[in-house]
Amino acid sequence: MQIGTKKDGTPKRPRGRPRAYDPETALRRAAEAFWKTGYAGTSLDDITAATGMNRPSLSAAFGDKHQIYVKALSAYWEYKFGAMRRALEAGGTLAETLMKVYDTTLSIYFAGEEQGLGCFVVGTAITEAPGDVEVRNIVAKGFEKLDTDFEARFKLAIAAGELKPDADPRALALLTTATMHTLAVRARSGSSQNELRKLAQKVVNVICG
Amino acid sequence: MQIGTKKDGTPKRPRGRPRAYDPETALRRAAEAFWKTGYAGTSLDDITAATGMNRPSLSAAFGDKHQIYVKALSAYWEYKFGAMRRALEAGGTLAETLMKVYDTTLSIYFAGEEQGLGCFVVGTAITEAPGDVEVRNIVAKGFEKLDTDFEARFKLAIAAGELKPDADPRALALLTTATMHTLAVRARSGSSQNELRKLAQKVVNVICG
DNA sequence: GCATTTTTATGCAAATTGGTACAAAAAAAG
DNA sequence: CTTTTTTTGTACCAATTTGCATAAAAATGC
Repeated sequence: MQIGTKKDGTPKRPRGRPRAYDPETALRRAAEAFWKTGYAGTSLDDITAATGMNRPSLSAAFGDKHQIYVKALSAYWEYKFGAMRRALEAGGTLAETLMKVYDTTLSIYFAGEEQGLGCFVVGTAITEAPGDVEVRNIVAKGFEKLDTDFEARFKLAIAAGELKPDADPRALALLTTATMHTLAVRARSGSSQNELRKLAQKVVNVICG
Repeated sequence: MQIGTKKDGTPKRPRGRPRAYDPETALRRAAEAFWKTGYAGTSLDDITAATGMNRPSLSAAFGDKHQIYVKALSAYWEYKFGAMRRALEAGGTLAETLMKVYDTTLSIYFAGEEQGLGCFVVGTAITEAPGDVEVRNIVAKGFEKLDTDFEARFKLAIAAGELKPDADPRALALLTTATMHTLAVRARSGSSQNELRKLAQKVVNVICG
């Protein structure tokens, strides 16, 4: 049931002054700010500018800076997981599926901009991870999930005869995430989306070739 | 000729008060501080604490915060390039050489510590890259060099019959740097050195298998 | 011993940062 | 219309940050 509606569907406003912002949009804008300049490099002033919210509203909605960041990080993972799941479930040969995975990834890492920002996790959370247990655990859990999901796809490929029976699905999954990591890192250091798509194609050729 | 010595080798002090620090050591300590907490997350106070130098000495020796960072970044690349060159020139089969490359890499990414800090570039420069042209260019140049050096080794392997003649040396080089990137990212997010060594071994098996 | 040169050490000033207090505003409830 | 509830907006505070000014310290040259 949607929040803000009665059982009969009548929209029901809560009691006080209505919010001037949409929480989801605001969190996305905050994430974009972090994405550009990292956790430590983004001030609350930057976030108020990005979201249009003032400081106390931000605090009431998402907590302090660290909590805002953790929420943005978690939301990014969910978004990324969803995109990867759709790419993996779209069907097609192994090579087609892998390219779908990488194209989807690149569309996130570039997001229409000329200067890509890469992966939110690799570009911002990795820097904080050693000194921030919470962030580190969220990051590690996410990598594990991606590894496992890719491994499952490679196992399917082996069962379907798309790969040799003695292929190591875990090894190929780790190579797939490794490629995503290099795409993330290279996008942020100035490589073009086109160049990185060719890189991904080369990797797919090695894995499926 | 070494600075601070006369032609005849007699150590000759310059005129004023002698330095209380060794520039190389100080820069290494500053780099270690950045390595832990990133560029934006490291204050000049942190750096004075890490180096034992006071603010004006730091400024006189290396310039402002950004210049200190760029010097640390460049020094890291030189160090890394040297380590990779030695690993590549140590001889042995392709598989042995690749494992030497990864073991050398991991010894840098962990540096004796339990919690690895990964690669200085991936862990700190990547966050700054989109908003810092100078850093971005240094990072990109370094990646290019590593790609090229690995590619040369794979070409040798093909010529020596260690790989099939139709293998794509560029693709394998990109996979090798991709693996280094994933090692860097995973080290920083809590994976153990042992776990990552196994990952590297799996990659070597795929590449050489 | 004394002047000169270079580095060190203390301290400070302007700006930034993260977080919060408080009153005004905007809505529903009675 | 008044009360109650919730959010907004302004302002502020304490702490931190960066960079620099100035004087003391430590060496050499004469």
